[in-house]
Amino acid sequence: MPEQAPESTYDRIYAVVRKIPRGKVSTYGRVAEIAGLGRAARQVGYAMAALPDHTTVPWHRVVNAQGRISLRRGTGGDLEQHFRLEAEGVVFDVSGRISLERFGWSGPRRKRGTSGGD
DNA sequence: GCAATGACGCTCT
DNA sequence: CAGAGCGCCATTG
Repeated sequence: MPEQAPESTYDRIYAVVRKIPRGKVSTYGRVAEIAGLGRAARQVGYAMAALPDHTTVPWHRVVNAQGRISLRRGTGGDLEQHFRLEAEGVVFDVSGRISLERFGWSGPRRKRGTSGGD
């Protein structure tokens, strides 16, 4: 299944987010790095905010480097993300944080390959 | 083309 | 481990 060539930076970010395996989460900075943006972690979040409600992109698998949801309150999006992640098997800390050591996805790692990983 | 904004990251305290 | 400050880069007006 040939992946559609990203026309803009946003599409590039979405492409990376779609690569995140279910039950795992990634950070904005990591996604930005994989997308080729480097340290433009802000643009990743900006792109997420531009996502429509009917999007197929698993934006809820993207959290900040602290393993916490950065969504602003009032939108209810943070609650939605939290609920979705738990449905995928992700466990939250008592402080509402995720153990990136266990659920953190570092992207296409060359190590341990061949088994397909996901 | 310039100025302002933003679902962030890293470092120091 | 938690909080505050500075830096980062792409999109929008």
